[in-house]
Amino acid sequence: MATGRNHRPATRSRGIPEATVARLPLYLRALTALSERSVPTVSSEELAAAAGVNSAKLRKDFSYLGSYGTRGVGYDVEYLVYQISRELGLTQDWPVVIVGIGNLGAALANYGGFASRGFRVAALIDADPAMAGKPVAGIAVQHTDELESIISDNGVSIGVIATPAGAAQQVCERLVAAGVTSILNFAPTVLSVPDGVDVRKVDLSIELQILAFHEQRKAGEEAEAAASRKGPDGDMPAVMPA
Amino acid sequence: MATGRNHRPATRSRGIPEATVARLPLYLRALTALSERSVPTVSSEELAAAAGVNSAKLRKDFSYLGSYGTRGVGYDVEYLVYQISRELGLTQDWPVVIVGIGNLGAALANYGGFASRGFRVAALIDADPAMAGKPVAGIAVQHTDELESIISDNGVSIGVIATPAGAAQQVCERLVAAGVTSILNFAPTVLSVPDGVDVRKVDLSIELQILAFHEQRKAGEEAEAAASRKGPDGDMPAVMPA
DNA sequence: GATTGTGAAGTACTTCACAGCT
DNA sequence: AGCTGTGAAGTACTTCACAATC
Repeated sequence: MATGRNHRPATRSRGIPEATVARLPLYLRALTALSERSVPTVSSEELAAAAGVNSAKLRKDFSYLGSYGTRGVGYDVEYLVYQISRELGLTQDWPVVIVGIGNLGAALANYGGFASRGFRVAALIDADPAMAGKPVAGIAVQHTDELESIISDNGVSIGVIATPAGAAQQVCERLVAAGVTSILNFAPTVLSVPDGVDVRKVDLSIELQILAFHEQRKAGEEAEAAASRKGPDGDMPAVMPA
Repeated sequence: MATGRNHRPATRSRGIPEATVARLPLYLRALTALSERSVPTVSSEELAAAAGVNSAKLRKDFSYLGSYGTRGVGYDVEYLVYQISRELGLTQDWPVVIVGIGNLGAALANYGGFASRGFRVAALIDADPAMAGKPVAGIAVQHTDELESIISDNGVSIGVIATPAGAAQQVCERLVAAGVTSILNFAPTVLSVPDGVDVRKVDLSIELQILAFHEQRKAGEEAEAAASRKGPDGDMPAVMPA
């Protein structure tokens, strides 16, 4: 996961489990692909395979949204696309600001899948005066001084932090003070935010460390397996040479 | 979570829960910061605050590693740094290849926190012949043709995919065939891999959609709260004007 | 007196398996 | 006959709360 949460664990969002919410975008992507191929209906089995989950989980997930399928048939692709989009709030437009236009910020600004799903890059913000005015992904970078006015003028509620770690908390506080209530943090820091503000984090280094853990374990298991091949307690009476 | 897993859920990794493994890097980062400030010991309460979790969870997490604390005192910072590093496999060197040197690939190559923790960028690989030989983050980009020889010559077991979605599955298959067994996928696609290969995914678009869901819900709750302010069942007998 | 380490209780999520609908 | 929707069972994770230890 590359993910940090910040939700009151008590009140579950309109009865939809967090784990289900996290999978809806996955289903939506798979459904969009089917829709583009003009596939009219899909079974839980097929859709689950496309999304990389098992079908019981998918059906349970959909059951939280309502009964949108037809027994014996499956799900109507277009209808599901609409229902999930609506549930995720993608039928409205979300202006987003990206703060910190280094390599990563530029990559995010250029990321296509951004615009496609209701998200619009309202502004790119950087602390370096030399960056101000420079176009990145067709948008002129603005200076951090403008942060507050950009947020309020554009009604921005989602901010992306792609600054160095040292600047992240301060940027976060300014975003929140200006009215941002959801933050996607790429800086390798724990952000502290007031109640009611959601933070999700994406952290390359953490993901690699988790992979390293499992990678190391694989090496260990191989060694173990090799060892147990020599002298296991198998279904044969093990007689050691005296 | 910008996170996808691929683990046999039955056999838990050396008894350490996956959720715990995912937090170890977080503790390690907090501990490293303390170490740099030459703080000798830290209590579960303090460390938990720095890592953004609660202290009971942290103690439980550490209990899976062993009894590394001292009652009445806390944890020795240096010792814990070492133990967690070892557990995560960071005491060894992990050569990593990054495939797809666009904006994002370049950002990853330049990411400092990379090298700091046992990870070494062994090669940058791109399919564009025009990129070949160009230096990015001080390393000459190599052509995809070289992928197999790079992997085997450097003993690479971790690969990072930062290609467009369309190329990801094919790149993934080549990486796996060449010997990579852990993949960090930034392309917005579900990768299918054989058993024994770990995939974690980082997906900007999914993270934003999850934020949008909660953002939308906040708007809904405000409306609800406003409505219930008008006529709730509070601790006062509500007498409506007739 | 302070703080860890951990059983036990509580909560969240997953999977099973089958009744119910088309 | 096929496929969904869902209670019930199973598993994983979190939190509590306190005995053990320094």
